[in-house]
Amino acid sequence: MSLAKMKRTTIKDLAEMLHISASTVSRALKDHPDISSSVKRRVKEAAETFNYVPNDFAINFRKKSSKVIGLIVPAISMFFIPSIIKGISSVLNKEGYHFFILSSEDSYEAELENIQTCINSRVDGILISLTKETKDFKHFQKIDEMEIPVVIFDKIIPQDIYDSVVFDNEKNAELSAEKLIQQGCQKILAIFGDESLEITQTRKTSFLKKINTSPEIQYKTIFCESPEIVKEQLEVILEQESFDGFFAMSDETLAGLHSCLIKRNLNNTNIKVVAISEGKLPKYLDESYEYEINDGYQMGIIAASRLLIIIHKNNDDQSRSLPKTQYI
Amino acid sequence: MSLAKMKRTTIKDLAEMLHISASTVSRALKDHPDISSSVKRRVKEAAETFNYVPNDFAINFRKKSSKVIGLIVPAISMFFIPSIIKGISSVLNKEGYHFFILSSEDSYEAELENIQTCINSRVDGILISLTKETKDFKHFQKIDEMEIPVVIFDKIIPQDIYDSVVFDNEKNAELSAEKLIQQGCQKILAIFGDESLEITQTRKTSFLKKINTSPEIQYKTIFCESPEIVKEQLEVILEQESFDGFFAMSDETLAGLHSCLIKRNLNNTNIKVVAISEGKLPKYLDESYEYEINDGYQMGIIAASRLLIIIHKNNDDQSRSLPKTQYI
DNA sequence: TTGAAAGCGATACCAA
DNA sequence: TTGGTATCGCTTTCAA
Repeated sequence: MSLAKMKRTTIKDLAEMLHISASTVSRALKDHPDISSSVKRRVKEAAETFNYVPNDFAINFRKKSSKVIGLIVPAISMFFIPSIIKGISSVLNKEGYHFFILSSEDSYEAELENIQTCINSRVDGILISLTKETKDFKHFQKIDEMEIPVVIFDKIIPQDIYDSVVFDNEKNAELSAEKLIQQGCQKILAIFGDESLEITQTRKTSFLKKINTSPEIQYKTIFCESPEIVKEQLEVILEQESFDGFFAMSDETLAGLHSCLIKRNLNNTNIKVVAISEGKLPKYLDESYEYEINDGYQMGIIAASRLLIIIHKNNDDQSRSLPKTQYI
Repeated sequence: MSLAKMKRTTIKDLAEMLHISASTVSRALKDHPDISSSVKRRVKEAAETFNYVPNDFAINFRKKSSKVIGLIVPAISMFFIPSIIKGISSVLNKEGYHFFILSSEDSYEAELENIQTCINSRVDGILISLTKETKDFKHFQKIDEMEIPVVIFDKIIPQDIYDSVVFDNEKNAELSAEKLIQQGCQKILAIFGDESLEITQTRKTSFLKKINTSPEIQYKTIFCESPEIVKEQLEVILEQESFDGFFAMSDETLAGLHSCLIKRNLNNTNIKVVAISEGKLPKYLDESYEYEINDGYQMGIIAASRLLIIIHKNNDDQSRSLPKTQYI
């Protein structure tokens, strides 16, 4: 028997010791108005003395609620994820919820498994950001059948069945383009993330639309799945061409861009770097970089709050007021 | 009633439908050798058809084990934490364990609360990295009383009661110093983290001991709790003095140092930067930075594995082979 | 090879 | 104001 399984004081133990019933102990412990104050006092003393700790398992089991949320992310990276975790924590912990983190390692298969894991663990809800391989919601079938509340955030595929929270990618990409234009950049390199992601396409479309309003500006676009690939590609490109403006659609692409600029000693020249960022990284890389903020902490807060609303909402509810897809 | 609480198929349901007993269903489901293959087939078919999902809660409740680990960290940052999480995940998920993350927000009070939360949640074990405020183990009393397996990692205070996993800070600091000496640096600025942390003191002592073997080298040391404070302090210092070598004891301090060097256009000069790092960040900042690796992923793996060993070990075990404090 | 029954810890209903 | 009892879903003896 493992150490953790050692016997702990239970309500029944307390009841026997005090020669009263378990029901009375249970009620005394939670200050039920029916119970006399003298009994309450005795019970609480005993609980204290014998290190009574309520067994959340038994409680949740009885109440058929786990107070646990499953957080499924496409990958665990230093970009974005820590902020998301902080945001989600701040909401859930306050409400007595916990959450598991499951990483899909950029694989649809793993995402499916993670969903199954959540179901097996009887989570009360799921917060999920989709992998780049995820193109449909077939694997959400089980979630539907089990009627598990779910909120999709950040990496989504457009639909209006599930509640979603996303950044206003169009706006941020447009504002970024605007900044480069205002700076008078003539030749821009725009670096995007994985081409198969919805957020990439949205940012690309919006960015280019804005750039194209200034026909005199030349630009080039590349798609890179990681900072390392950004570096690889830039090594080649910057050998042949030069640019006076750079756009990075994320912290990841910005990281790759930065190390490349450093290597070629291009920082502190008159080039302009604009990015969409979670907010922390640019300050560490180079304070002269400008960026539009995609606040991961905020998104965590909003996604988690929204999930809790769904969880606590009755079936016969007063129709939802929020749009299925929420932009922040 | 929340959606998540909808009725799910249970073993009893299956038993009634098939006109057999619950025990038989339970055994059939887990391929118990006693059960005839025909019954197994029928049971499994029915389980499939009616979307039977074993209730992990009931199972854990019965077995008195939660299969949940509590991970308590001093703070959730983009440095180190993501790697730790990945390492821990890779070990625990494989073994059917989950974990929740609790952040102590650099506060002893919060750390105490987090420990209590773990106890209430009946975790099977605790992985903890201590806050800078933590100077003793008074708040571990409950852990002791409940006999909950615990492994302390990275941020520790020296003791030999609890199992601990730490980096070989002495070695890494010494190697870093060696690198700067070998490069012929004459004037070094050494940047350390929070002065009250054991890892800071160990790294400082070891670094300086090595540096002092070359009496001709001048050096200055500073202590900074965050990248932002590094930047603040460096702004002042670099205004008055210049250095040809820098040591950063962590990714956090390195981040602050880097942005300062960039701002003052000191990169790509003949200064030398050496750090102790989790391994990812220096590549994004500046590939010319050298570093000793403190591999967070590896530490996560080792700490989690060690915890599982404790959890599964019998009370009457064959005395431990590992030292209480393990260096990696 | 299968079934009946007890029990994990807490709660809530019904009686008293 | 208190006690007795059934119950949540599953596992595990003990019997048959």
